[in-house]
Amino acid sequence: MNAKKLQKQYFQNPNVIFLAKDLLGKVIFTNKHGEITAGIITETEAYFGIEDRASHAYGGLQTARTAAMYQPGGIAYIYLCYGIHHLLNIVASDYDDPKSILIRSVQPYKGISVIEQRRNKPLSDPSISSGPGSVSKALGIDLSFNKKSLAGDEIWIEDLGMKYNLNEIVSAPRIGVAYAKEHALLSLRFYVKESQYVTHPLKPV
DNA sequence: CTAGCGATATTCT
DNA sequence: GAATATCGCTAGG
Repeated sequence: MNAKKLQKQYFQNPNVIFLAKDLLGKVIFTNKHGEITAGIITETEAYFGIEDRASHAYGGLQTARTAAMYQPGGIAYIYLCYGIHHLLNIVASDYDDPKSILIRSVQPYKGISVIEQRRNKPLSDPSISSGPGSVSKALGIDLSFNKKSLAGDEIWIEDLGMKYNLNEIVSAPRIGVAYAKEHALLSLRFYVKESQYVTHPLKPV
């Protein structure tokens, strides 16, 4: 178990499907006001950019909100959803290629008591960090993390040597993107089969 | 267990 | 005005 922080080059891969799968088992750390919390990634979704009807950057749309996705990979894109929930995305690929990966669920790994306080739930309740809004709240992520480097000292990702076998990873359609028409059915969501920390378990495709 | 609904920023019509 | 990459609470079977 040789812990190492993932560097920019890792994220600048344009293959978001590979990244979405490879990120399962990696660990996200945050350091907020000196409180360090971390979670093992158990569920992700890939968003493949300007051709993806479900992406905020569909058609090359650029706004103040989506600007982060047009930066080179390796930074965080934090999006305020429904005006309430912060969603954590990992920007992939290169400059002007707005691909990203949404972190949907994690398994608490470090700073458990801090996470329990932030969520006001016991660790025994899997919903403590299942679902993109919950992940952000558990890890203390808010808009101040937007565009932050993922190789910095406020938010970063480590490879602790944990790896899931392909037969432990399930792919399924993305959630909450029915408006995306033909792209709504693509199996771009990936999660760990036996993990309790996933959003409403759907049937594998 | 499932269904309904409120909260509410950004973006588009 | 309407929709959205959601959550958590409430009511009911």
